[in-house]
Amino acid sequence: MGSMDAEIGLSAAAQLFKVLGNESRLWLLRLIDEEPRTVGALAVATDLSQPLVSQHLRTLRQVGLVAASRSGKEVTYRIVDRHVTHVIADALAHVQEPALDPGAAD
Amino acid sequence: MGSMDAEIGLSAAAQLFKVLGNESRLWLLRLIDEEPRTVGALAVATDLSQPLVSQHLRTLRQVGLVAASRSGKEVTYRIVDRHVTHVIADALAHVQEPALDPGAAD
DNA sequence: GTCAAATATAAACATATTGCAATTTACTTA
DNA sequence: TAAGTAAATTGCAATATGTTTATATTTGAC
Repeated sequence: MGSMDAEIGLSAAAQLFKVLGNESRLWLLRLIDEEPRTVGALAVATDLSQPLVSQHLRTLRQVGLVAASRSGKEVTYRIVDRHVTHVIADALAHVQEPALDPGAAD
Repeated sequence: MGSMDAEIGLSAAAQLFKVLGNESRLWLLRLIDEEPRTVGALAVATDLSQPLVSQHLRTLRQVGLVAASRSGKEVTYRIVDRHVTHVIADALAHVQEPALDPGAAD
């Protein structure tokens, strides 16, 4: 016990998880994590509409997961915080574990 | 890069994050993480209604985060996977970092 | 200045999630 | 068996979220 004993921050953590709780946004994060990409490139890679990609990127920006830099007409997004990338990798590792029998008593 | 390069599992990870993206559920998880607790105890501790606690616990069960054991009339919940507790602790650490300037262009 | 390209925003709509109230199920005891 | 307690389920209204469509902004080229 004691590995998640923060009194405050639950609300902020929930907000972060809410942002991460969307497959499209995770996909975008993964692509940006591979290398910084433009909005257009992300729309092509994910086959999502440009406005939808923009919306998701704004959401990701608002919680400080990515940051944008403009170069001419294009805006390139990059990962701000490697820490969160680690959180996601951790979660991916979790969901890929073999399922344990649910509800089993010890 | 490459710290979150799973092709599959994005959907499952998103589902996990969606479940974690709720303050009440995080609260319940934290309490259960301290020690296994009954539904009633959780309802009292969180001041959430019994049905609401039951609902959230079901959600947490469905993604394999907690497991239930019945002892007579009471049902006690416990954490199944310490790994996820670590994910949450990681996220809490993240949101408690000082905020960096968001979306700043170069 | 006009035009085209890249991105952002806004409005509208459909769907999902949340929380509450009422009911039901599961279990124990008398 | 009936009564009492703990937990789970169901139905419903309110809210939040995801997606599309249309429009606006920004920038570079002319």
